Amino acid sequence: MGAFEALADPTRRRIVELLADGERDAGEIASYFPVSRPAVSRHLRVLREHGLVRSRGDAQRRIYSLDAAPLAELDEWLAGYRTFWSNRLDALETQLRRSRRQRKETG
Amino acid sequence: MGAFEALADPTRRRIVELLADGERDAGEIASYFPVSRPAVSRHLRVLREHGLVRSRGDAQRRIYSLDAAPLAELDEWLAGYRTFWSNRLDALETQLRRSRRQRKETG
DNA sequence: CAGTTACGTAACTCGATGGTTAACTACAGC
DNA sequence: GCTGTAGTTAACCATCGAGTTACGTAACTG
Repeated sequence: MGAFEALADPTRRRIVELLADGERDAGEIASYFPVSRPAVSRHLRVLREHGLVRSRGDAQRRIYSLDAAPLAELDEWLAGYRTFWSNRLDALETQLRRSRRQRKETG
Repeated sequence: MGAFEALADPTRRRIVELLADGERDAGEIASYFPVSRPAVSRHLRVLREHGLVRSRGDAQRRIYSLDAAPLAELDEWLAGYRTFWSNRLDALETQLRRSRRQRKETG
């Protein structure tokens, strides 16, 4: 559940939002933020270490793309709390989620 | 989206999980953790300040209960990323979630 | 090969955070 | 009105995290 830690920082959250739109090289990412490049570089490292982001090198550029797996895990955690703000429709959602998971386990 | 910050700490996450099962007084909460009472008290304060928890005083006891509103907000944020790990069932879920939201807005 | 471009790492500063113990507040019971 | 119990606040300390500047490294470009 380390995604929580990674996403606690607003800059990192915005990087994730940015990459949701499509992959970007480090320079472009940095250009969106008022902090220095090294700072962004470290944020990217944290995101990478938490599995939220992957980098593929192209010449001297580093192209970053989103890896949503940890977000899915987070979603699973949250699923346990949906009953707290749910109505009938949400109950159905839960049902669907459960069946999906089961199907995954079954093969 | 301050819930991320509050939930970055594992102890606070476990407190939330604990309260999902039902309300508890501060003493009982503290008994579940290896840290001192004041430490737990501060965690509870952080959770309170982030709206994740509410305290109702009963005599000299303070009874804490979960407030899942910030979790719902978090869920909304995550919803924007479900497409990244979704399949047909998830698409249906999203559809359901959308209709629920719309219904809430409409009346 | 020299220079420029694109990134990352290193070393450092500094405020935030989480932990502790000690002191304070509020209530119940004798 | 003391005494014990439940909990929070205060003061303090150590560590962590995010920011900065300076430097290192890899690749393209003339």
